[in-house]
Amino acid sequence: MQRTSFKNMRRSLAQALELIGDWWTPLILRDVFLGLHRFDEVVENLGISRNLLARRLAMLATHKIIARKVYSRRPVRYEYRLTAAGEELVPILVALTAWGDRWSAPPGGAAIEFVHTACGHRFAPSIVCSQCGEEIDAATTVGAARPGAKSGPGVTVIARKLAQAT
Amino acid sequence: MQRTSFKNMRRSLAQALELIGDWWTPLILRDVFLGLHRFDEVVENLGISRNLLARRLAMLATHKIIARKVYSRRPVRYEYRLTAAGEELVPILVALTAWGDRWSAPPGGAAIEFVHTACGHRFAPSIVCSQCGEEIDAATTVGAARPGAKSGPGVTVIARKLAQAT
DNA sequence: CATAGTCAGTTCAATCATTCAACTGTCAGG
DNA sequence: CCTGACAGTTGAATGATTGAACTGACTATG
Repeated sequence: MQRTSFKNMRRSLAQALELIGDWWTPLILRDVFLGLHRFDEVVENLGISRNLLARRLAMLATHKIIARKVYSRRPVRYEYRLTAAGEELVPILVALTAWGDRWSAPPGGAAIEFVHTACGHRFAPSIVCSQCGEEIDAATTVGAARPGAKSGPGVTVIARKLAQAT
Repeated sequence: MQRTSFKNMRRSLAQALELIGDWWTPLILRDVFLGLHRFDEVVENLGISRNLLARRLAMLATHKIIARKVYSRRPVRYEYRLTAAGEELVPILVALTAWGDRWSAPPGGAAIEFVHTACGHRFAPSIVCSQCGEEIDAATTVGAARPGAKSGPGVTVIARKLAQAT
């Protein structure tokens, strides 16, 4: 990767995007979550080229977002499952899917619905504040530079902006 | 774009990823949300190349995720703001940021925190079921092919899988 | 035993996207 | 007149992605 590395920028969004910030990775994770655990199943379902899938799976495995397990010796065959980190990504993918539905639904609507088995209902995901439980949105949310954070290349511009606003 | 088009696959996640499924777009949206409304501010903050930013902004504008507004004639100058669709993406970006923090926090922790001004607290985003209000996770969530949906190229494999499970 | 098929990849050429740096054009202020 | 801000555009070099063919270890069928 020749892309600008964000390793020293101490920005969590960029960190997340280094792992799942491309076209295929979220789709792969969704497929694994939905029950497609084998290489060829994912290839067939997504139409991704095999070399790219191999690379993505290797990358996701080294970052422990998915786990690679032997399900057969003779011949050696692997299957893929979500780890804890991968599973915590699922609600986000669900939310993204809902957003895609809402703002660019294809004719006929979504192909997949999500069911919350805990309560038995089909549901829409909503993202709430852990403190008060209310939905968060752009109007009631403010980003702020963390007090302790050293200002890297990127933090400066935002910090300056926020200083002006004060 | 020579990428496999998902236009006919009636999948909402793929739809969403066509719009924000790349490296820079989420970062651009975050910057616009955080108060960086001008071209050069974003360039400086992200280190993105100018031609790419121009293309991304044009694309986001045509899909009405951001709006391009004239803030000065003579010379003509534009600024960028989130539309309703863009603002509904913000909670998802916040959730992604939190995930990045949790699973691959850079040394020193996050550079940015989010504050919910409605209740005044710093918060962690949590994604809950719209029906019962409980947090959703991979264990209690099931994806299902929508009854009415025509099976496109991709739906088949998952549908087959789910049929086996029944 | 031979043949076909499954599975999880690897290899490679062609094509596409991204980076980096330099450039354009309009205007304001000194 | 000169400098600088601003919002881009242009183009060569580099990198990533696609698509198709191939490998290698096995299993199931006739």
